[in-house]
Amino acid sequence: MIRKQTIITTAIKLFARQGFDGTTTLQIATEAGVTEPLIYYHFKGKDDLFTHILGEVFGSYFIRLEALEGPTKNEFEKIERIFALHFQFVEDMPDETLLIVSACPAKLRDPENICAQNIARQRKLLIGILMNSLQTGIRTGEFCKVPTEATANLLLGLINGLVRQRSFKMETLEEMRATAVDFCRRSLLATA
Amino acid sequence: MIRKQTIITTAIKLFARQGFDGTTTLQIATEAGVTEPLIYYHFKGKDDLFTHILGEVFGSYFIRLEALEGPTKNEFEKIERIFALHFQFVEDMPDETLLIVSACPAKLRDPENICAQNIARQRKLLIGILMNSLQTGIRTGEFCKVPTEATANLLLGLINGLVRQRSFKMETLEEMRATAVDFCRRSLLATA
Amino acid sequence: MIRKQTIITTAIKLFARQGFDGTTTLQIATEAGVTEPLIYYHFKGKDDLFTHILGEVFGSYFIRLEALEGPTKNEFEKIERIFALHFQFVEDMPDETLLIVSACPAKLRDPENICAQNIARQRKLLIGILMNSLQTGIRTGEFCKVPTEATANLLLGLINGLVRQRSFKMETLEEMRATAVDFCRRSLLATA
Amino acid sequence: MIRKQTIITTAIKLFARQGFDGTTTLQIATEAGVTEPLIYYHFKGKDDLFTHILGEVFGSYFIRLEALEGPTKNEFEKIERIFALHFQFVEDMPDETLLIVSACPAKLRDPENICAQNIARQRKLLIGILMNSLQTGIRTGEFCKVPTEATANLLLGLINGLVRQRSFKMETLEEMRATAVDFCRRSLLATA
DNA sequence: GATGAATGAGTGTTCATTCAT
DNA sequence: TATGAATGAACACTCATTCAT
Repeated sequence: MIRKQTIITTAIKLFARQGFDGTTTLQIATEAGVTEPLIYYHFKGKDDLFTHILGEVFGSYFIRLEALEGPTKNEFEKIERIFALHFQFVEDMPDETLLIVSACPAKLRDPENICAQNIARQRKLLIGILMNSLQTGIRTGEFCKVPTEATANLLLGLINGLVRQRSFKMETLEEMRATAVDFCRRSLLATA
Repeated sequence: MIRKQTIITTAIKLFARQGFDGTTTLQIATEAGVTEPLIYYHFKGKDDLFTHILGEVFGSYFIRLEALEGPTKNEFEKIERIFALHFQFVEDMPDETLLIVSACPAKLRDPENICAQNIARQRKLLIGILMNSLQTGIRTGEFCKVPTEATANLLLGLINGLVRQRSFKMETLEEMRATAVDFCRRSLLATA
Repeated sequence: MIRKQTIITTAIKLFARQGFDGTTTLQIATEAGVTEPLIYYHFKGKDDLFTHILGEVFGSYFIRLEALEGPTKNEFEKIERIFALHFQFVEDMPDETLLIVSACPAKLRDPENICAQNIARQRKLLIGILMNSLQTGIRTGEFCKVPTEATANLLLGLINGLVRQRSFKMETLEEMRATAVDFCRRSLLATA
Repeated sequence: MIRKQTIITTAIKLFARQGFDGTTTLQIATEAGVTEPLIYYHFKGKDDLFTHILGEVFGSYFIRLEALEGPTKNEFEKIERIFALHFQFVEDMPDETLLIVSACPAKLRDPENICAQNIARQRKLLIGILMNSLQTGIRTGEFCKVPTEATANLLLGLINGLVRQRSFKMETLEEMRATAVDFCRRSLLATA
């Protein structure tokens, strides 16, 4: 049972760095110190292994995302929290993050597939939270008047872009996070 | 000779949508309406085809980047131009863009390789321009005091994130561009 | 112990319908509601399971065959009894019958093997009985003059052919049996 | 192109002797003196190779069957011709015959499949011819009154049984054929 | 008796690539 | 230029079998 976890961990690392198609089951097995058939004992196949991993990763991601709810003293704090969450996620699990921000392999991209659904759900959830915050903030006068949908997309793009940079080579995360939050604050806040 | 171009065009589309490892030479040949050996007549192999494509794409990308130089009435206009350039690039060649913002296939990731070098060069160039602008702008009082390197990275991340969103599904580019530029303007400009 | 029998019964069904090579131990185990290693607890391996089954089936077959001996009012009745026996066998155990009339899997076809030996013994026994009957019948004037060996082979072929048809889809066995017996009677009997 | 035929010939031999599941593509390739991928260059896969072969074999079989039509001086001659045809087929192509009288591999047994369809067609055709002959013969008084359907099935079973025996080990075919025809003649003819 | 975990040896299949023409 | 035929190497996956428990 401990070896199943080793397979998963190894697969995450390899899928993240080489992509699904660039990773072979033999490579996963060898690097995990097991034999290939063991992968097939625990999973139906390479696709299933990938799907399982993406499910787990998105699972812990969504848990964090839901834990975000709760009262804040203003709307910007909500946005700040989303930044914090993603930077924390990259720091905690850099390889897993890459899987989340990467596209599914072509063969798993059909909308019926759970992988594609997870990715769609993530996007929808984030856009929902962001738009909600922006609308409320604009109404209360906390934010200056910005186009909500486009700005929500922009913030999402910014998060993805940063997270992606981060996954490749680890720099000083904290400075990056602070800079990004300040950047957005100056841009959004209506300084009377 | 026209068929060589067909091979290239087809390969760009497939590499962009399915990745390097997820695309087979047979698929490229079939979709291009030629036979596989013809690919090997025009290119040394699959790697060479990919390298050639990335070279071409980065070529036209760098041409645009160099065309950016020239006097501007202020520093923010330089930044604005960079946004415009990338949004235009996505619009003109959506598939090519994906190749630029995507990671190289694992096997071509070694720093000696021209693919990795192109990507590194792109990053260095953009960061260079951005940092230069930011420093000048801060010195002249056009921009408020921001950490230059982190902000340059942030802007690069934002551009990559947006461009990546754009490549997946085409929305109203113009609104997105305007929103992004305004967002950055508010954030950077020192409105005394 | 009851589970050993379940394994056997399931294996008979699957071997009969899919052949030895087309049946996996996992399939047998699953369909029998046990786990694979249990098969290996009760049998040395897949070959042994098959051999065991063929032994059992031929066992009960040979018992019936031996029970055939005994006085009859004429020679044709002996032949009639052989038909009856085989039709009864199909009716009682359709799957087992298929195993008997089918060829051994390639790997068990070597003449030293008990499977091949059983099949050879069956053939020899039946041919023996049939030739004996034919010779006696011809001598006594009950049968018309037919080449005994060829006719014995013919009758054996007929039986095998019918039994094989029967195993695939169950039709009205009784009519078939009667028709076959009448057919042979008309052909063999010397009607003065 | 000559090697494609070698593959086919080798595959026929091996499929006939070891069954579909008992034969590996590697074995076919090795025995045919080619490499495995060549099989996949000429055929979509193992299934396709088998299907192709069965199609070809049934093709030449059906051609002979259709060539059977034509005037005969009586109905029994028609039946005699069917016997002759099958004995000739075994003699000409013993391996191919085994494929025809054997059941499809389990995976190709679904009624939509062309293999299963060929086998069903063969059976239907033969039963059709035989029943037709029997009915006509009975009406004209050539044959004694036998149940037509059951007798047609019986004759089919006899043919299959003999052909099957023949494919395994070659004995004196001619004697067998003559014996079978005589056997049936005595049984069917109404000797007033 | 019974099983979960594990594997060596293969199985069908695909891939990038080559070569004679 | 272009291709039909061919292949070495690898790939995802399965199989019969084992072993510690």
